[in-house]
Amino acid sequence: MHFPTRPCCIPLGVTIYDIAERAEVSIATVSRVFNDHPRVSDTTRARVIAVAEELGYQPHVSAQSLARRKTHLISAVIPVMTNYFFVEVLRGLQDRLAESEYDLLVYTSNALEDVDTQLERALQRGRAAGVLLFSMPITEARVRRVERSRLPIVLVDCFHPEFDSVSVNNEMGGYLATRHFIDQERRRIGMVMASGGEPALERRRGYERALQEAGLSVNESLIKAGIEIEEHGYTEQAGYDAMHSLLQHRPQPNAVFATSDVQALGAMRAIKEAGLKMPDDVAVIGFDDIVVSKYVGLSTLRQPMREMGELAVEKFLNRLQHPDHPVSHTVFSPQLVLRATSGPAHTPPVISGVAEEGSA
Amino acid sequence: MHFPTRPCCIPLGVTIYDIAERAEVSIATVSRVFNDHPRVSDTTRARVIAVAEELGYQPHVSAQSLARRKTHLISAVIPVMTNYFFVEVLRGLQDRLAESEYDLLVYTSNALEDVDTQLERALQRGRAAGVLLFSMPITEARVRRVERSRLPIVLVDCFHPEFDSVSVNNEMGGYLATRHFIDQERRRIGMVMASGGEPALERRRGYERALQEAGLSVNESLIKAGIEIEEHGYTEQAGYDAMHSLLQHRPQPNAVFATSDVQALGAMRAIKEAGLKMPDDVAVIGFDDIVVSKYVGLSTLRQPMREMGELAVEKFLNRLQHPDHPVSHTVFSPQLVLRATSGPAHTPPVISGVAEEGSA
DNA sequence: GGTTAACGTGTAAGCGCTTACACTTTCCGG
DNA sequence: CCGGAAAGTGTAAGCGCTTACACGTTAACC
Repeated sequence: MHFPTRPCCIPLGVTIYDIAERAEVSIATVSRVFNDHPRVSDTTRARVIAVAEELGYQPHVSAQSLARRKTHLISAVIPVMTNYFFVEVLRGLQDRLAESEYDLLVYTSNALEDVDTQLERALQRGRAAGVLLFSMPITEARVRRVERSRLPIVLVDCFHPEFDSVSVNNEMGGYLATRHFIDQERRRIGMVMASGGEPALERRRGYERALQEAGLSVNESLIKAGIEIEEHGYTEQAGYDAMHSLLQHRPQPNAVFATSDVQALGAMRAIKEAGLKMPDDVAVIGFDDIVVSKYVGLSTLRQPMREMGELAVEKFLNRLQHPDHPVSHTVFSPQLVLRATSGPAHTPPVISGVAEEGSA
Repeated sequence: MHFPTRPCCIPLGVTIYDIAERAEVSIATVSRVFNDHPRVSDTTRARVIAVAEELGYQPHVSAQSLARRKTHLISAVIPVMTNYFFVEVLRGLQDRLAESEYDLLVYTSNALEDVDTQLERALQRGRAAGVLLFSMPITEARVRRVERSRLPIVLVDCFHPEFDSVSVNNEMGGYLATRHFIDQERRRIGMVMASGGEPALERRRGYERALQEAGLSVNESLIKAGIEIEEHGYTEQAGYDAMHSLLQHRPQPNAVFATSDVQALGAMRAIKEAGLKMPDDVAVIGFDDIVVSKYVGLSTLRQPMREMGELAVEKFLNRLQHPDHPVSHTVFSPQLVLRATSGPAHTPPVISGVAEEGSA
């Protein structure tokens, strides 16, 4: 038999050539052993494995990717990881991913305009086996870009008919929040809007539906967005600004639904500064159920973030298996979590009023 | 001239062969164009680029990795991404990474025992150009494993003399917190400890140094760790448990330093439940400055998380350039942030006492 | 005992790219 | 007008792995 000679010069890592030589077999056989190919005799297999262990062999993933024409990477494109939302979803992703053979590439951008740059990187040819897109307006340009890559795509917290998606029923969230206010006999219900994005608009539609259903008219001047544009208005400051201007309105609103908890936090600050009491003077409900919310007693709509992450991976893996299955959309229902800011029936915040007691 | 023939069968993506053919040059020339090789005539270069654009060519990253013997990936191994800490550091990483050509692979584990599994994946041969290890005890076994990979390593929030690292001065944090209590004339200072990990021990050493410096004795029964072991004791419940048992002590402590904000939050819950007032009856200082802390008025030690992330990448890139430079350790000083829970001199919490006012 | 089939293994041609080396032109200075 | 350097390009040998195909061997059957 002719022994394979290692082609390279510097042995930067053990290769199948090294193993082949030591085990006195061909590289094909070594490869077969590691690919669980059935046609390898038990003795050979054992010998190869022993040598591999001895030499501390590890397959070279790039070479494998190239030869097999597939990678074991999956990219997640996340615009503005401000939100606790993403961390939770990420945990869900990892939980499911850990069981699979896929590793996670994370592409975050702090400014919205970088999203497409990151998307571009995520879609590099030969890089990932699929892409998860988070909370991102799916423009036509992006659809085209993504389709050109021919990779499986899963949308999380956003929607497009052509792609698998998992999201939350935003309209329902807006409806539930507003409906709750109405049930409390509140009639002057305002809204702190984000400045952009489909989810915010959907939440607003739910808000409007609840009003109309109750025979209340939608008052445009009770719907305010902060000026902050950088992060689509999902910031504490934007919430503060919006609430501040909302409080100028007469008659003053006695309830306000914010498109996110972060904004709601800002709104709460504005309300406090105005010397008003929550929830008596004005009740607040946010969206997301970030960690802070529990501690400050903010009522909100909780999204099953972790589950969303797991399901996203699940859908991706399914898509790999069945490229031709019809596209599926899963919509989770948000859950209304009532705490201190939303009126009489509430659960007390875990930690409350430190300052009042402390500095009193 | 002999035209290169495309070796493959199904053209799943445009390759340099396609471009070479259309532009009537060899694949070597095409490659040179994309590698900014100087010895290509301007006309040829222009023609190749035009064709590439027309065909929508994108280099295949796996093939590049293999041929160049280097990847543009860097892994981050993060045990238990509970903490807001990681999110912030991650943003720092991304900020710096975005300017570089490196992409980020994230390996998280929810349970501590999975860390080594994740480490193993992060170190796969040919996968990443380097690894960032977060808040992880650097055992001898890990050192060996990591050295075997011959990859540049940067430690974040942990330490080992042999590797570049960026961390925070934990001892100093413990000292500053305790010293602050002492300056307030508090004498019965307890500590809510995490159940494991070097950082926690360092923070404790600072606590002890401050006590000794003030002529106070270290009382073991004033140092308590919750029983929770799963996440090294960095949980709200562990903090609650520890504080609960601390409050049984007589004389009752009138100040407590917690090894993390999450634990401090639990401690605050225990204090409230015991009907005690903060900071009058008992003052609290945590560690980390997570987002919640600002909102509940928790005094704490802030770590410059974002900066740590950026610096970690910086060190990694430097190490790539200069593999033989001496190892460098950067230790940031934590900053004492005084809020409501730590006594008279405090900044009021942003939002306070919703429940007290609302449900009163 | 001869024909098949199954089995075990090796050879070699890829995957898509980089790059050392060689070759041909062109351009100078002497 | 010639020799040599510089410029521009092509050829081919990798990177480390997979896998189709081919080639013995041995087992199995009538």
